[in-house]
Amino acid sequence: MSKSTQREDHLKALYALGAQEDGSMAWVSTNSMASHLGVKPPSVTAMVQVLSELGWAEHRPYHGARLTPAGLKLALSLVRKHRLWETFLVERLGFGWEQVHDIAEQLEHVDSVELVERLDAYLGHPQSDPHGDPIPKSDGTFHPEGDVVPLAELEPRVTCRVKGVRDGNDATLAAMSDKGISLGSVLTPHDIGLLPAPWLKQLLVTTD
Amino acid sequence: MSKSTQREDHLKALYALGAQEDGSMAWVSTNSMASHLGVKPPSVTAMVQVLSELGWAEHRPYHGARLTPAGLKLALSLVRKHRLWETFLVERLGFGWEQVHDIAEQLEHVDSVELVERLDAYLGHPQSDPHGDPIPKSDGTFHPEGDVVPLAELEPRVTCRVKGVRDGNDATLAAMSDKGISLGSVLTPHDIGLLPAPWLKQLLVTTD
DNA sequence: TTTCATTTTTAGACACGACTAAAAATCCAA
DNA sequence: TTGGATTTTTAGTCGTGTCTAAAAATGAAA
Repeated sequence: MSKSTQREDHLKALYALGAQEDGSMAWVSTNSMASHLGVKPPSVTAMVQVLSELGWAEHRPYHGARLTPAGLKLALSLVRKHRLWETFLVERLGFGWEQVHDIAEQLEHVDSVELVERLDAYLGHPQSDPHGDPIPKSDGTFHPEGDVVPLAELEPRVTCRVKGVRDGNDATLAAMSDKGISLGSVLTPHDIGLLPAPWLKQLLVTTD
Repeated sequence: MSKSTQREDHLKALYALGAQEDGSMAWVSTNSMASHLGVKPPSVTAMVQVLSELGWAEHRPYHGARLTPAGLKLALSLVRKHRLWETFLVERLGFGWEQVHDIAEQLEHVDSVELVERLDAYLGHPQSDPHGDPIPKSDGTFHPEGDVVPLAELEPRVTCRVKGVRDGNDATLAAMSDKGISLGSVLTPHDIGLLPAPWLKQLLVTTD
């Protein structure tokens, strides 16, 4: 039950490094967790053993650690809180997206279910955060993927996220990459105005 | 520099128990701090010695502790954060005033000067929190006292508006809430006649 | 299969902040 | 002024979470 900040940070690392496309959890090495968290490997071993005793992770010595379903649920609630706070900081307080991570890192450890639910409602139940990452619902599931459409078909002045490129040759892809556009990139209305016209038909985006 | 939650809590206790009407700080006993914070006296002694080494408090053994000017400045910034967050929780997220203390207690430890300043601006630079307590400005001074007065000091037979509650415990706040009294409630002379006598001193009101 | 580099865990120590029990200082009443 | 009750501090321990150094397990190459 008790969820000190460090325990929570290790849960989040386990999620960040082990989450698979299909929603399952992969084994995560002690070393990768240590470098992700900025601590030494023995510290990770110790903490993973604690999480294991709490039933939030399984630990196979010398092989790695993996979230249990219970641990996954906790990790997702942390991700939810983090992304809701980031959304608040950007949309309501006017922070730039690059500024908000560290602050959200602190806010996400505030413990109040009602606070999270009220914040979610206050923000209009957003489906993704300012980086374009999806916000888990309170039950731990994600909103269904939105429709993927060519950028050209979007209403004007909305923010979207790149899901793919149609008919892209190497040169085009390199040029896009050069402008910082890649899979998952978030495009603001301002960004979109700066794009070469042909790309509008090629870039496949979603607004969720 | 490093300001762990516990150090911050002891600073706040030193302020809460030692602040004088004229803005100076009184000596605070180890025992009163301990009961205020819910820890044992030896823990307070140890922490006060740390604060003393950091230059935030002075400690006269067997006599008590007192905030230094530097410690007072830190304590006021904590009070500022606490009251701004309480205002946010009530005015924006729709919490009841009796619900917000514990959450604000956590939020006040988030460390970001820019966050506080943006929150202050977002809330319209409020001068007092939902309990009617004044919010220190970022330089540690207070807004000049407005026309908010205890209900008991009002001339008879006027209508007024509730601005806050002084010294309200959870039970009192809940009871008020139960009678339909909340921030912004308008009280007519008829309403006032029906109130329990102790509330007259607690309810902070304005007539404009 | 054996050896050696790499990864991970164990062992032991330390900082922080809480606690209990005991000693020291203070205060008040006789 | 002195003695006892009260308050406060010191001494010593414990839990959490970090670290370094050393031991153990793994895995890949000879």
